[in-house]
Amino acid sequence: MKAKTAKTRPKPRADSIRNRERLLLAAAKVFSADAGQASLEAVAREAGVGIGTLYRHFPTREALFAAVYRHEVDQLFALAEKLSRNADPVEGLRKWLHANIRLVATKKGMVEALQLVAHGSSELKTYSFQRLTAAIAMLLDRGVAAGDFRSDVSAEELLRALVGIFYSRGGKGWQPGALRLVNVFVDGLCGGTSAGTPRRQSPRSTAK
Amino acid sequence: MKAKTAKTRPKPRADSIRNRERLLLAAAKVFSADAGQASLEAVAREAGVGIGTLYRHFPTREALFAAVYRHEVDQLFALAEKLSRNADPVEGLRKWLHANIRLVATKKGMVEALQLVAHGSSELKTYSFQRLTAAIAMLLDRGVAAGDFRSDVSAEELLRALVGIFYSRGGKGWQPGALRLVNVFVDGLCGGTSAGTPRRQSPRSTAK
DNA sequence: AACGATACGGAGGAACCCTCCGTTTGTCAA
DNA sequence: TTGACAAACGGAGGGTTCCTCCGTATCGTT
Repeated sequence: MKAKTAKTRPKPRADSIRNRERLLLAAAKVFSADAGQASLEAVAREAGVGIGTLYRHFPTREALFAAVYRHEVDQLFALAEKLSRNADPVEGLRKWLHANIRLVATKKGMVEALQLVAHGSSELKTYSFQRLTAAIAMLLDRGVAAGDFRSDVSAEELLRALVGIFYSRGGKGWQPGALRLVNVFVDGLCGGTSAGTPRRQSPRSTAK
Repeated sequence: MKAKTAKTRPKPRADSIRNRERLLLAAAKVFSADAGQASLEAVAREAGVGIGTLYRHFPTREALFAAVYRHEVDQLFALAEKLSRNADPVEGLRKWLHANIRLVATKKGMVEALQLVAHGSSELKTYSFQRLTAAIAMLLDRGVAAGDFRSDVSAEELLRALVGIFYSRGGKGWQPGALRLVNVFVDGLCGGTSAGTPRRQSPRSTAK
């Protein structure tokens, strides 16, 4: 079926839809070049529409971001859904985290999408956060139920950690490092206590 | 002794020094109110100097940030130094990480300082990154040498994870969550393998 | 006191933000 | 088809911030 923006609203006009899509395309392009700081007038120019048109469709900068990046978030959610059916809990979580890193490494917009989870205000933030939290919970809860994971780390917290891990994706070698960090984290989830209070260090057993 | 900006340069003039300090004071104040986004003209106004004076002392926004936040970074470094002498490796690292969280929670500017580690360009980034990496290495290496920590996680990587953990410090309950995340991470460092390749999950022993 | 050297201040051009409103265009009923 | 109106368009324009440039004021020295 065709892409439709029509909700229950009176009526969407044809040129309106066309321009909206042009704007989204242009925004994706301009943002990926100069992430997040690009001028909205540049987006309008790129799209070949007036600045007024841009503001009518997306009243705030945030709104434009939201429209551009919502799709990426949904993609991650879908992956979690799939993994939660197939892989075993520990490997499922690990794979999803790894996939995140790979996506960030290749897809331009993904980083912005995830950073907005933390900084974007209101709408997109809420949406992404809930969506991704749900995705992680899907993977996490099974493991907790099965006794594979400690139970005192929430999906929200894990999400924060993840965002952080590639928050500062540096040059060349960031990817292996990020993968390793995720592994460390998953190990921590598996090996730790399940009590709420910080405990003293107990002698490790799986150490080399 | 008095604060001195004089290096090997020809001669620093008295009013120059005075204005520089006024600017730093004003910047700290204005930035803590509206972190990082505040207008530089507001800073100049607050300091009671012309905008030209601000730009002469700090040619770029970055330069001003650097001057304001360098101090915070040094503070963290000093703490690591102290902890690396007193506490045992595992607890030393844990304490430093916890201290970070506490500082971020109370001191306004600390978050900006740490975020700049990831995003600030060139000068401050390099300085902070090296400084904090060194701080962590101080705490980490002892533990690795003693066999307390796995050896395949570098100080740089740990720093990234840390920055990430309170990158998105949310409302009310972020602090307990952050502390828990750090604990999970430290547990991962203790319990994990020391080989480079991701291994299959081994049966945990300290689990509840 | 006088005189360079140095630093100061702020005017000004450019970029951007966002609003407002006159003009154009799509849609639908006749 | 045609006419008419709501909806959407475009961009001028007022306000803000950025950063540069240069005439003026101040410092420090002789």
